[in-house]
Amino acid sequence: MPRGIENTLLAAIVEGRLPPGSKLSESRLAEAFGVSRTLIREALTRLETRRIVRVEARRGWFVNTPDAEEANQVYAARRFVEYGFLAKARPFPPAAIARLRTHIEEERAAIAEGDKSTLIYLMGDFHVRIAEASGNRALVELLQTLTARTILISLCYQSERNALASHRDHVEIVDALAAGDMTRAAQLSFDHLEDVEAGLNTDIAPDPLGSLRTTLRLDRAPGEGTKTKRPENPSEPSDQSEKTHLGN
Amino acid sequence: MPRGIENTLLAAIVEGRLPPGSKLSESRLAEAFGVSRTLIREALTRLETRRIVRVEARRGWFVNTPDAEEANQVYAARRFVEYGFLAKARPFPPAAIARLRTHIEEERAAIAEGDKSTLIYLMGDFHVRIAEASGNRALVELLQTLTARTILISLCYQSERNALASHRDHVEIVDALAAGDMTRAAQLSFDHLEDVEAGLNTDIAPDPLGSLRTTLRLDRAPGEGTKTKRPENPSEPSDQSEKTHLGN
DNA sequence: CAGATCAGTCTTGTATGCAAGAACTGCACG
DNA sequence: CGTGCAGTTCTTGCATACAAGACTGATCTG
Repeated sequence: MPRGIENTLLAAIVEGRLPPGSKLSESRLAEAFGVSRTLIREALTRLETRRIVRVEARRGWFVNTPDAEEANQVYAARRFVEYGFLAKARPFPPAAIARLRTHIEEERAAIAEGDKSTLIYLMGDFHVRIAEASGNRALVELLQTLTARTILISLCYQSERNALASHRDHVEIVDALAAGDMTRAAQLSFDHLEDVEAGLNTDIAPDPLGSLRTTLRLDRAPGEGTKTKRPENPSEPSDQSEKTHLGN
Repeated sequence: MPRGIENTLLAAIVEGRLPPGSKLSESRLAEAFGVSRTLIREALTRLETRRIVRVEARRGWFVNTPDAEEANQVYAARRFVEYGFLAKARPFPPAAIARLRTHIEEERAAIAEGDKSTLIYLMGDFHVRIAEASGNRALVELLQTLTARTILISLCYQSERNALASHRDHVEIVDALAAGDMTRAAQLSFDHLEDVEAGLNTDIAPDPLGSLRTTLRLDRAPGEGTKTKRPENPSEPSDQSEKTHLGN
């Protein structure tokens, strides 16, 4: 079950239900999952080694809020990994291409519906699916973590690039893969990630003055009681523009 | 302190003092480190998410013994990452080159002395140091884990390639980097890793029939008592040839 | 009213207790 | 001599207890 907790938390994070900066109270989570703090702690520890969450000594666990430097480095790492993979991998078999086309179709559908939560997940997962085509588990795990961190970044620095543009890039990449032109696919993927990163508002300053919001308790609705079952959400979901802006 | 335990264990593993398959008893480690099982468990959990160790339910923790498939995938992942990084990174500044040359010198010295333990560490660490030149922490962490896993592989499938050959490859790579020829450095690095992998004896069958050695208790010296303070070493260090054969 | 102080409450850090399962040991039996 | 079986011991899994730091809020003081 501890692995299940890790995955459940990760899913909530990458789908934006637990935004960057959210406090993750061990005891509340323990209550929510119906287990003791021990298992929660194990799951959080795992997520910490993947840099998805962060712990401040005796203060609490938080969904990681990558700073500008970390954002840079994670994007750079992703570019390197995906470029190297595509440039050096053998051409994808038709079955893999078919799976990617299915994914592209899912993206299209999600965009049409404007289902933001699904979109965030799908746009990030595209790159993981590409890795899955290789059948290389080590690579998939690598990209899963890297992609999750990327989503965190997108969530922090509201991307100016909308999902449609990313979707079009994805289509182009799959076309190149289908044509067996790995070199082109690699370069497209590299450029795509550069464009996405360039679209970030890195001057947004993630949670200015440390965790000011938490300090000011913007996490709790004004009249709400002190006992909330769900972990607190320091960043207001309401201030997100209706158009689905996100990376990947 | 839990982070210290993780690093201490990792160091012991990558330096070969805790060979693949070694059993890592929580209580013994707790005793050795002078802490409770809790902290040991946390360190082991961290190492497990990095695929350095593995846990079998209610049987115990073990230093991971990668099978042939995992070996393939980890090497492939490393090739992708390092190729992508070098092919797309900007040329290294002179200071970084200097540090790499220092490392090369350390390698040379270790080969001259035949200090096997140091050699294992250095030959693997070369690739980590290259990543360090980028100043990209995410990339460094990635390669640290990947390299550690590679060392495990080398330890399982006794490499036929000796350290000297790897050392020469490293020199060549640094020369290319010094010349600012990143494309060449990338390709050299890729080929180097392919050569190293090709030198593995993947037909050695890692610990045939599951953990036969453990079952047969080849880990304990015949007359030795049952209370050994150190974790058991299932693989005999004595059957290693005197010439330092290893990967990277 | 502004500021300091101190008790109360929350958080994680770490140790410990207990239970369940796996494996080993020795014995009895065919 | 091999084989099955039970008792014992060792292992991890998970819950819980307790300690100590950090924050909150009220009260007291100038």
